[in-house]
Amino acid sequence: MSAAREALLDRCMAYLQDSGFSDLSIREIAAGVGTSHRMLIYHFGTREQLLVAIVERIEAAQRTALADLVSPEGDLTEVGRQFWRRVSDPTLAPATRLFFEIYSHAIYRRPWTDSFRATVVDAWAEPLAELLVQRGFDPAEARQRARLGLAATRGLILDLLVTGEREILDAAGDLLSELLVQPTRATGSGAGSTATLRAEEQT
Amino acid sequence: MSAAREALLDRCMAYLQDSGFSDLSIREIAAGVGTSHRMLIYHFGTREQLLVAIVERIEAAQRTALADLVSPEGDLTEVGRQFWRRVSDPTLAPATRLFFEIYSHAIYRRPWTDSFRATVVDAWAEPLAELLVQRGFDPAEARQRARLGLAATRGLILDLLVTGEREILDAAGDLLSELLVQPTRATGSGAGSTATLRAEEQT
DNA sequence: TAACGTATGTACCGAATGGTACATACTGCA
DNA sequence: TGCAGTATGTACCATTCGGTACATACGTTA
Repeated sequence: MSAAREALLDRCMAYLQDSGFSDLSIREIAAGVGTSHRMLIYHFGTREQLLVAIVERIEAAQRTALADLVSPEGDLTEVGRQFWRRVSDPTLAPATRLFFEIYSHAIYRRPWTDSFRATVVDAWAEPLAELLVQRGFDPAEARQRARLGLAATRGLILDLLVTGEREILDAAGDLLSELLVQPTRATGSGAGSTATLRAEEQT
Repeated sequence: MSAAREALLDRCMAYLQDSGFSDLSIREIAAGVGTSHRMLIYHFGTREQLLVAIVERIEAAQRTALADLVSPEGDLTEVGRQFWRRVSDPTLAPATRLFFEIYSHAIYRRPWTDSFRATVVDAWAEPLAELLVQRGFDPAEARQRARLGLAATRGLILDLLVTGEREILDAAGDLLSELLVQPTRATGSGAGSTATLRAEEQT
């Protein structure tokens, strides 16, 4: 709403990306962004409502990040590689830390994470699945692969955040991009394998 | 050390697995496990040292869980499927929530997560990589695939914890097991592709 | 019995918490 | 000019925080 509120929220985001929010009181946050806890209460009402505002920001940021990434051109493996490079960019790390901190509260189903939980998987998996369908995958298998690709990417980022071992994780990210578009061995699931064969024919 | 302390820690673990610990004071934890905050301080010294004890427990639990899982028999894809079934078992979910809550603090490098950070990836990735080497993978590529498999599994569990969509995630887990042992297309990396071919010959 | 280490309860401490009351600026609009 | 809405500072509130002091049980062991 208010421009002052938005500016204040901007500063809070920047500050919290360095320190997290779980252990910080509104007074500490206020001090960190150069205002008084009185102002945070004034603009957001409650500590929890401040968290809600932050969650909405992160959610919106994720959505625009996703919109940027949907570039359906080029080889599918190369699209995957670019996807990894973009989401693992070091400049995104602070925001990503915040993302996973919120995630850790979402798995306990804290009420202020409701909107986060509603979109954290679907908002990414569905466009990804649609991209795979456009490239010839069977819809059911496309959903599986999108879900796996998303989960794997997030797991790799989690690894990167804690170990910082960029080199092997870049290699693992590239490997993921290659494996994810490969057909499975024809072990039963006929629909799946014909779908991946269709995918192979294209490209 | 003390048996009373261990029993108290047991009760704390059980209680925290339902509620998390980030938002709880030692007084609330004490009330939750039927003692006084005075006793928690007595046995653990400090709130932070209580967290350290919890982290050590989770770490030890992970280690024994891993030891249980190293069953180098059978088809590699099938080993992967069993791996997923075991780590995604619903009865493990509370402990896994706690694991990811600690993880979210570890990415901010909180001091009491030191031992967690030191082992959270390597303790799993290295045995996994060794298993792949035994099955004929080139050591360098085995490390990549182990790292990817671990990250993907954790990403899938994170998805499962927040969406609860067991069916598609089981499918995605099986898909991961199949893709992870497939050779990559021969696109440059000669060492890698020969290694995976060696792996294919075996089984 | 006496002494001692482990365990536990009661009561307290100063500091910090989230939130509120109230006064007061500054702004544009009537 | 005066009034209304937004914004901000100061001061305060009851509550809770992590941690401590001190007394006191309960075995064991000497």
